[in-house]
Amino acid sequence: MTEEIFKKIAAEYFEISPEAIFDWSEKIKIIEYKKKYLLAKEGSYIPKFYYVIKGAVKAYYLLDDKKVTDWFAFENDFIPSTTNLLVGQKSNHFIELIEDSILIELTNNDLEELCKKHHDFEHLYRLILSKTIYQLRERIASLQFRTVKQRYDSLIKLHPTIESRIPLGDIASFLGITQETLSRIRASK
Amino acid sequence: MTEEIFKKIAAEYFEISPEAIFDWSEKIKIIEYKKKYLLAKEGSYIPKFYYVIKGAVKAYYLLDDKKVTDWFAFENDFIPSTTNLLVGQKSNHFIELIEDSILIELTNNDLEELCKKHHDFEHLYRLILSKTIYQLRERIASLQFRTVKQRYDSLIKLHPTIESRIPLGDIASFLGITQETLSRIRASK
DNA sequence: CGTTAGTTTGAGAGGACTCAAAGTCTGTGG
DNA sequence: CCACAGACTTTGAGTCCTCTCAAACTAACG
Repeated sequence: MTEEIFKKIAAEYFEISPEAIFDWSEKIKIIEYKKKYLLAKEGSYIPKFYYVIKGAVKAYYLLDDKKVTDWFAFENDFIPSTTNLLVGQKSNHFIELIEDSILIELTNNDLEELCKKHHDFEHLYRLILSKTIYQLRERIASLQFRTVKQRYDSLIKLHPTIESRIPLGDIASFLGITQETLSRIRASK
Repeated sequence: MTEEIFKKIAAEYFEISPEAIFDWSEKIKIIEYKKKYLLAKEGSYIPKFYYVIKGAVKAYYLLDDKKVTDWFAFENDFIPSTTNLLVGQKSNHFIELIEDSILIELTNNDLEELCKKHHDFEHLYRLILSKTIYQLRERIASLQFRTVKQRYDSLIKLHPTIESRIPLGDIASFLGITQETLSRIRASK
């Protein structure tokens, strides 16, 4: 099973050496949890890095007791660490499964060690971060000056299955609006 | 002069080997331009990576004939490439000097080569990207659910000199609001 | 000292928010 | 397999904030 995943990652980003793959395989854990399981909680924290094999995941944090959803991940997506590791800060994020899911888990320590040991692994990771940056920029563009309708449409275009898989409240939060507003947008189509 | 800059970067991120520094020095160009100079234009494009030694810079793109400001850079900031190089896309960004500035310029090709040749250089670059991700996330959090006033205050806190250095219209655009609104926010303090 | 770029102020319209209540769906235990 | 409880979604009414368009004011620069 991991065979296939490494191939997918290689095809999308970059093909790393067999040695790096070997060491990587040693470090990862394949984990499987049910819907609503919390992969990570605010505060208590050993930073980890995830890759979604199957399922759907959201990351959120609390702002004035409201959950603000920050990131979705589906099949073949990474869930980047939510902390600024440079300043050794704790994460304020929760990571919750929205569907029963299978994931690859790698601790940040192991990730750093793999980067240190294998130049090509660090290269791969750098490419993954570049893609993340691109996605975040798109998201900023969307929040900065698009209408709510435009934001919603482009989210659907990017993740066509999102409407049926993710609760409306979470989607609304992700788009930076209330769920009532999103419900009305949907109705007005 | 470059001596000092390498030291600064090493102190903030990671210290790379003398060999990597040597090769890096070979590739960079120190450039100096006056206010309003366009470092990059939409469309026509050889991707480059900049570091600000002195001055102030903004990046923006056009949306319905309006300039949307996306990124500011001041002393010791990087200006990350605005394209998704993974998909070989062209940039839609303009990069313009707001003050007379001195910058370090490195082409993306050279950057990639340096990464390939020196593992420690790629590591450094990866750390720079991690920091960028952190900044972008902060920005998303700000746009997603903070009030305009909160967004403005935290921007001032992050860049105390911004009020005097950057035109109000550009700051407003960066915050995702109109300049009239920002002017009123300022007045209401 | 005139021209242009940048900022402020005003009035009115429209969109998203809040609070409240009523539907609808889904999963679990009887 | 049904019924109930809890989670999720829709609808309504009123308020507030930000937008647009317009015009006046101020600062910066040659």
